[in-house]
Order: sequence, then structure tokens, then C-alpha cells
Amino acid sequence: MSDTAKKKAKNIGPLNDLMTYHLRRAQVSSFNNFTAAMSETQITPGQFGVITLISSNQGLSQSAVARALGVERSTMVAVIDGLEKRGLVVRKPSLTDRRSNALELSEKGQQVYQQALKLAHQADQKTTSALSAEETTQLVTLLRKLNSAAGI
Amino acid sequence: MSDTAKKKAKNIGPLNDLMTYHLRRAQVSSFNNFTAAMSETQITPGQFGVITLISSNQGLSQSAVARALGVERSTMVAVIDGLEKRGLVVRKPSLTDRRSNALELSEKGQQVYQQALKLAHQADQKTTSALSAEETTQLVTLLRKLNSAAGI
DNA sequence: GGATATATGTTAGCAAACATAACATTTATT
DNA sequence: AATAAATGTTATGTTTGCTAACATATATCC
Repeated sequence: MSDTAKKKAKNIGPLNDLMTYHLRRAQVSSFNNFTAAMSETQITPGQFGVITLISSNQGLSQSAVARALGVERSTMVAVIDGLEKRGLVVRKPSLTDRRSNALELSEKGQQVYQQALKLAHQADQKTTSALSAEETTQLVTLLRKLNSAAGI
Repeated sequence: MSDTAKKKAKNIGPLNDLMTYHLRRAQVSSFNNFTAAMSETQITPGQFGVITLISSNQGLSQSAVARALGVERSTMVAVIDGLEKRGLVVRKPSLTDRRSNALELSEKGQQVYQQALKLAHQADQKTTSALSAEETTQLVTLLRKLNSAAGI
């Protein structure tokens, strides 16, 4: 067979020099580990962010959650709808602002969240299994530094 | 004002301990820098991956590009359609396999790619502007290690 | 060498995850 | 009191991916 016929070898070329590329690959990898680990809870990465935020800030409004996660508040509606339909989150009327909802985790929501948190850590360990403990710490430190400068 | 009314303070809580979270933030940040830097070329991250791959492997098939980027070949069709409509990529009939297309960058495609590559590096520098040169190298090294283990 | 399996590009239809624009209601500002 | 801004919602659209089915072309297996 001629060597011009062999087009399988992917020469990734200049991508290898780009931080963007490596970040994207790492994120996809961690996303996959997360989704796989979370399968029994049926919690998506986005949902996990939401319930974590609510858990740490009971009574938060939808807009506040949206802002904290960097999405539009219109996007939040369907997310909360889903979590409410599953009985994990409750929309209570805010006592201080009649426009807004005070979000809370239900009893079931708290249980699922605790389970999800454990699974998330397991997924994390899988993601970083090729790294030593020091390397993992190093990586987190560098990412924190990078992110705090970006100020998402 | 009562302190229960102040719901703005986002306590990010356990997210801070998760690699997944930091990776996601970093990826969003780099994605934003990339998109902003690339605005004059109107090249998306996905398109950039494709033209980089074609540039480094002229004559590559659509399926090969899809495999290398980890997407379905059906997804590739619209991407190549767009690049071809803009006159950046040409579908030539493969000389060795009459099923497949041999993808090539047009003259214009090569020019745009060279420009895009420069802009991508600029975006990268912005993304890593909070890190020293050594830290940036460290970060890439750690991400490579993490990724090669995942074997996307 | 001929039957069967696999690969390629394509279309069609679907879904997740976002966005923008407009709206009614409520709260802030001036 | 008048005007501006914030909240939740709906409607609509976009992006980016998927699966399934297909016609065609190439590989593999007895």
C-alpha cells in the first residue's frame, strides 16, 4: 500500500502548542468521567452546579444562581423546572421580594446532593488518576490562579 | 437592610474542591478569549480544529478528521459544508478511495488559517496572562499527562 | 470469486444547552 | 409620583452534537 493512502495517522500539529486545546480535552475527559459516575443519580454537571449552590446558600434566587454560574436567568427556568419536577428543589416565595423565588433543597434533594457530591469526588479521582497527589494539587493551584485572573 | 435579604454573595462551597469545576471554568475562559480573538476571521473553535488538522494532513478524509476530533462523521458534514461555502476548504475526490473526499485548504484557506493560528496564540497568551512562563509550561505538562491517560 | 461485512458521505430528525426579545409584575431610584 | 431597573416567564432561534437509515464503494471470509 502506498504511503499516500495511509491517511489515518493524525498529525495533530500546532494544536499541541495551544493551551486552549489541552484545556478542552481535559474538560471533555472530566465531563465524561463526571457523567459516567453520576449516572445513578441522573444529575447533569449543570444541575450539580445548581444544587451545590442552593445547598450552600439556601433561599437563593434564580437570578442569583444564574449570575453565579454565568448563564442567563431565562436559561435557569427550565433547569429549576426539571429539578422541581424531580422533587429535589422547591420554589418558595421570597419573604423579602415578591418577584423572586427562594430556592431550597427538599429533603430528597439534600440526600441526592450528598450522594452526588461523593460521586463527583470519585469522578475527580478518576480524572486525575494519572497524576500524583502533588501534581493534582499543583494543577488545581494553577487553574485557580488562571481563573481568578479571568474573573468569570 | 437585613442580612437575609442579601443573597448576592455566592458561596461556591464544595465546588472549590473539584477539579471538574476548575477545568470547566478554565475552559470557558479560554473559549471566550479564543472566540473574541478570532472574531475578525469568523472561525469557531471547532472550525479551527478542522482546518488545523487539514493543514497538517492535506488530503485527509472527513471520517479521519471526525475521528481525530472525537465527533461523528455525520457531524462533520455541516462543518465542512460551511468551510467549503466560505471557500476555505475544498472537497477533492480521493484518488485511492472513491467513497471518500480528500480535504484540502484552498489558497484563501491557508491564509485564513495562518492568521487564525496567530490569533489563537494571542488568545492563549491572554488566557495564561496570570501565569509565569514556568507555570504555563507546568500547566501544559500536567494537562498533557492527564489527557494522555484519558486517551480521548 | 462471490457472498457478506464494513467504511464513507449524506440526509433527516432529534435533543441538550445555551442565547435574545418581549412581557407582566414588583421593587428601586430620582 | 414618574421613571428605571430587576425578576421570573414564555416564545423563538442557534449551535453543536447525536442516532438511524441510505446508497455507494471497499474489505474480508469462506
